[in-house]
Amino acid sequence: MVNRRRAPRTDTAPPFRADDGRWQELLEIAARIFARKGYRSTTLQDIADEFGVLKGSLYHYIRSKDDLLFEVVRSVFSTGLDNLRRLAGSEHDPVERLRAVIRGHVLYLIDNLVETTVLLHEFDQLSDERRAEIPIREYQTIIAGLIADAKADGLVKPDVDPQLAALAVLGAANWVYRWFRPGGGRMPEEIANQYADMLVDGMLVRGELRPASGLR
Amino acid sequence: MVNRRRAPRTDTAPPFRADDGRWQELLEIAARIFARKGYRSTTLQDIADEFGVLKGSLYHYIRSKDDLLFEVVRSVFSTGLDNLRRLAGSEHDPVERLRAVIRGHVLYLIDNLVETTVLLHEFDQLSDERRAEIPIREYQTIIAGLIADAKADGLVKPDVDPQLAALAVLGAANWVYRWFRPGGGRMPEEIANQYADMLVDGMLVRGELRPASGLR
Amino acid sequence: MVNRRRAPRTDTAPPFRADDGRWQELLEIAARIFARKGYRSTTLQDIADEFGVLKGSLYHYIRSKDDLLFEVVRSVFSTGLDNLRRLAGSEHDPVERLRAVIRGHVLYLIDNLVETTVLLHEFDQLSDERRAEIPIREYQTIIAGLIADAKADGLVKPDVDPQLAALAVLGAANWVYRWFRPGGGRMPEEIANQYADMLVDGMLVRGELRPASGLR
Amino acid sequence: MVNRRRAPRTDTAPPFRADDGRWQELLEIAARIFARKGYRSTTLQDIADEFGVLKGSLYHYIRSKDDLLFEVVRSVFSTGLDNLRRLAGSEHDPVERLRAVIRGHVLYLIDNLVETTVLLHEFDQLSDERRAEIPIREYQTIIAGLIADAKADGLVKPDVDPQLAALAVLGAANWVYRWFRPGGGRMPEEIANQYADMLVDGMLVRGELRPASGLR
DNA sequence: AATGAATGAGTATTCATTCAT
DNA sequence: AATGAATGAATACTCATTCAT
Repeated sequence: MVNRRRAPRTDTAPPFRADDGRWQELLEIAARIFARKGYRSTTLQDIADEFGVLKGSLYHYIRSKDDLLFEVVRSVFSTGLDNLRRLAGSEHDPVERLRAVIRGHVLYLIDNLVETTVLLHEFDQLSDERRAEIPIREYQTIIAGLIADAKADGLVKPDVDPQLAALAVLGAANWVYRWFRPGGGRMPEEIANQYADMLVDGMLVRGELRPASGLR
Repeated sequence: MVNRRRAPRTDTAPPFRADDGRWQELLEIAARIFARKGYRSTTLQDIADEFGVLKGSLYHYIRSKDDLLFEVVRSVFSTGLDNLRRLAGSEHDPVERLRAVIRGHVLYLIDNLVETTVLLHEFDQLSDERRAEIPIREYQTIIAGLIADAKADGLVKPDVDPQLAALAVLGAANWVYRWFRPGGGRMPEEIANQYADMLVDGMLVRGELRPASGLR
Repeated sequence: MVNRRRAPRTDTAPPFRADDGRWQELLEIAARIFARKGYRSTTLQDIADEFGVLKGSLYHYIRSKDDLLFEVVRSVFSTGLDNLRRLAGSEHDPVERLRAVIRGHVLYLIDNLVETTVLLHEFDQLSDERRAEIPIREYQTIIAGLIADAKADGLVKPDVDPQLAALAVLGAANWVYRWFRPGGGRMPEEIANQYADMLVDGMLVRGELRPASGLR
Repeated sequence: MVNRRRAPRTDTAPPFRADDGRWQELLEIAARIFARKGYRSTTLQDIADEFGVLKGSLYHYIRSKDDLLFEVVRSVFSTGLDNLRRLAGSEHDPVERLRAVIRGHVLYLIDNLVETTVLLHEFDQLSDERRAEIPIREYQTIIAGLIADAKADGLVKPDVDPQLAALAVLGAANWVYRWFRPGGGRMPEEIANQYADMLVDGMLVRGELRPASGLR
């Protein structure tokens, strides 16, 4: 799961954040309801009810509703980006790196389904200032970079545009939040592997096709 | 663009639809604002402003805000589905059919970017009853069917799960609404072709790889 | 009474202001309650109750609570300033002009007691932008100008600083809103005349004292 | 500055006033913010921030927000009234007494600008009970008494109403809180002297005009 | 003395919807 | 078809006050 950071991040924030456990709990509740109903359709009353306080009391933890969205989004984004960067630097073979990245991205998304749903579906609802704080294009940049590397090695079809291919990869992977439900009979590993194979194989030159074997 | 059908769609409708041109205009305005701000963040005031009437006057055209969303979604969905079905029945070769479907789906999405954005992003905001009226799973069913056909012909890798592959295809294609902007320098044909090639090639057995030639 | 202007004055104001009578009524009610309880202590509920609508309905007439304060203040200020300017240009003798101005200012204040109370007591509660729209220093400038004129004619004691004397005059006159109550037994004319005589005589050189006679 | 008295003033007080220095500090902070923003626009949070505690902790010093206002007002009022009474009993000549009182009142006001601002501007915000504890009319009574004395001696114009003249004097003097700012280039003595001369001379019969000499 | 969490009543504001004209 | 006034329920947010620790 997402290893969330310390809570306070704004200058004139509510005094302290002594009880970090409670803050984490609030974030989780907010994320869950945002994911289920959408940010705009979620009321602070919804959140307060589940948190077990009166709605006004939420302002001990937040300064605005937008705060909650931002914090959920920022947290899952930055951990996810760290994850992606780590994977993108792991393997030696660029194609394997790409596979690892896609697999890892899908697994992270499923592992943090609630938060990634909020990130992917409600990103536009952030205020302009806060949206600007989140370098959302990084995902695309990293993946396109890997594809370009593999292309430079002659492993990727020459007519593949790395940016476009990266968008296809991200689209396929990110879309998972729209249909995956835990307990729905589909194993995360299965999804991650099939997606990685299909998307990577789709851009490779034929001779470079790895035996699509069963070892995974 | 979507060739929208007749307007009335419910039995207990008010004395609507006298001026069908105005109704179409209203739908287009609503779709545009829904796409830009999100359904929940759009007020009837926003729509009325652009439509050039007072917000109360909108109720000569609709019975509820939900009406507008439903009508936009239903319209773009059903035309899109017709489109997909036509494409899925066109070619003789199942692999070519699949390619044609992906290409056609991407082109339709870009051609109707505003409306598909609303469909894809705001579908969950529909009331349960109205959501049930839209067989959203059909897209997946059709595409999975084509993949299964190709797999039956031995053209698709045996470890490919058609449903999962269909979800990957749909994800990649649908995601386009998140990043495509007209005038952004990317040609719809280019996107459609690259997506079709990459996604189809990714699931084929190696020998079946068609030369990624230039006839498109 | 204050001859208030047309209501709409902001770009994105509520649609129209067809029923101007109702708008005037709202302004009067708001002024009355602001005068009685203070701006900050007045709730829109208070105003709505007296206006006979639900509080949300007030937003057909205003865009914010601040709007109401501004409109009351702007209106009574600008009419009052017109009045002062007219008086300051009426008489030929600078000393008589000054007397007329003081008398007229006091009478205007009493005549528009509710609105001037709001102006004088709640001016600081306006937002910075709106406060800047009201040239509140004009009163002082005009009166100091008259005093300087009279001083130039040798009618005013040489050690009188016109700005300071103007502030004394304004203070005495403005303070009336703090104690005057209609029906309190004091006639507006009596107050206006006594104030004018006392304040003007206090700054004149002795020989210039007009017979403080009884014709007023 | 105001030499404030002992803190406890009500019988049913909480275990207050242990640290009288802190209490004085709190009063000064509260007065300053009340003067700047107005009582109603000041939050306990504002005060707590400047006092350096959490807002809940203020209740170790006060029983209610109203307490703070009352204490500031009561303190500056009673010291000011003592001051006025002393001045009103000092000189032998009633006219000189009046001059001394006006001068002294203006100087006291400027010397205690923050507190007098709160007294003069926020008096009405006190609860009815607490307002009743402050004999605010005393100022007027004392000054009107002095004027009546001088009038009885034939020094004041016969058509001067002592009460009305007292209100004019108080208005001019009290209004100083609305415009005086320390460092604004105006000396307190200058203001006090000019006000005293102007206001007193304005009510005297002509022959009684004292040479506006320099001994002050 | 002070904290920090919570209360509860309120406060301006929003907005889909209604309806008489 | 459209207006404009109003509704009513909700909505984010505020703030004086309480209280266990």
